[in-house]
Amino acid sequence: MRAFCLCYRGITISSQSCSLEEAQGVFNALLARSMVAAKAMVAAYIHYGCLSDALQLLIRMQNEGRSIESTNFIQLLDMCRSQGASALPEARKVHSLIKSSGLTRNTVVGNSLISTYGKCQSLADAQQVFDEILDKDVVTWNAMIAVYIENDYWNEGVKTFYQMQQVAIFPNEVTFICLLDLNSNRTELLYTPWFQIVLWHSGFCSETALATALVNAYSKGGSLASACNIFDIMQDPNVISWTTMISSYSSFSQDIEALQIFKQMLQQGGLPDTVTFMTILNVGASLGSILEGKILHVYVKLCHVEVECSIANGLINMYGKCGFVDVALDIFNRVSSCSLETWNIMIGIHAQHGGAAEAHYLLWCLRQAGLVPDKITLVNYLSACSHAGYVEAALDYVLSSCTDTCDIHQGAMPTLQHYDCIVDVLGRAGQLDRIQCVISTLPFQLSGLSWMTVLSVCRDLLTEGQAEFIAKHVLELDPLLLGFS
DNA sequence: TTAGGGTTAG
Repeated sequence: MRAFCLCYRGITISSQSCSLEEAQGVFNALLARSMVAAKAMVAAYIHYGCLSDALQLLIRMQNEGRSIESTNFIQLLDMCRSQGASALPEARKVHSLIKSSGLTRNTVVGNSLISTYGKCQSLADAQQVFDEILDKDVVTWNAMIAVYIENDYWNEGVKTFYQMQQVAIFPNEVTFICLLDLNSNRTELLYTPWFQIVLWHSGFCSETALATALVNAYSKGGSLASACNIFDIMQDPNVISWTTMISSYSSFSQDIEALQIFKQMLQQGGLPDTVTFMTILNVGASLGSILEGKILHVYVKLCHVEVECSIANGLINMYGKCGFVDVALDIFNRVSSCSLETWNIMIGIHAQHGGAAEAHYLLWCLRQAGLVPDKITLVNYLSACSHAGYVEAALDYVLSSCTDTCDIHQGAMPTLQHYDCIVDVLGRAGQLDRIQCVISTLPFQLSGLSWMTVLSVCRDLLTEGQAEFIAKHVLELDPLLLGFS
């Protein structure tokens, strides 16, 4: 990330030595804000990820008749891209600024815009920018192919691939990587003879990035053997290739093999990064073996990887799954900045080990920390209640989620899955009447699975008529659950 | 300065 630097009365403030507030203070104190100061302030906003502030300042600069460099636009588009679909309004504002600056037909800026609109899931906007670029290069075409493939418009992606060749733009390694970003159900391309021939004869397959993308595509497409074949002939696997292979084995539930690949990577001098550790810690959690778990923890320490939130989450989850709740809690308590994910993992661990009181306390702490529970918090908490028979607590929580207007539950309105938990809680407590009451007030139709839950948890309490009534519902909604097809 | 390969709770 580019550093920023503001100079005021001989004092130099840079991103390494001051906070955003200090930089803002200096900037606001300047009587005549030079172009250099304004650019430094924009850089500061970008450095701290303040997209809307950076955008506002650029709009002001443009209104004052100052020219804005294309690099500023590209930096802002980068930020929009990383925020995904929620940043579409900001992306459009940046686009509007680009138009006012007369850079609409600039190939480099346009390429970045296409990609940004793709990440924001607005294909129409991406297509419009693509159409307006007069001098389309291979990056322009690759960006458009990626937009289609990422958004699951597979046919349009392949059609664009053909069109680029018709206008004599030749595909490069990135073109094939974009095409390989397949949905796991869309493996036709992988096994199409022409695609295989083009790949192997283009010479691109010797490129590590493309070979890695192939390993991933084969694995996601269901062929671990093909993924292994490609990996085995790779000349120079890098950290991403190793991690892809570990993840491939893990996705086929071959955790021992995944662990062996990790060891092989270390033996060959490969240096794991944060993503590798996140992947291998999940493998450790699946294995549920504390011995392997502790060894992995030692590797984390030996590799001096900063125990940031994502690694801590992996460690907490792994120790929890291995049954070492105290160790998980100890790591949880030492994480300096917990994300909601961290809280959810810890609440989930308590739920798995019958710690309903602990889950209840953590939920309280989570709110005290100013966080808003989401649907996963809700499921984990209800699961904890279910295991411990906390009927009233579970019902209170779900009912208050429905009626609460003070935003504390914002974003976590109960879904069918949560009602499944409630049915489970009441069923385990033998409270059939209350199940019927909950079902009658549901804002949506109960799924076959939910009815099946009722049937299984209340098996001993149901009259013959009630059981028949429920079975009829299951048969209508999901006959497979009853073994019919 | 632009496109692109690996991870993410239940």
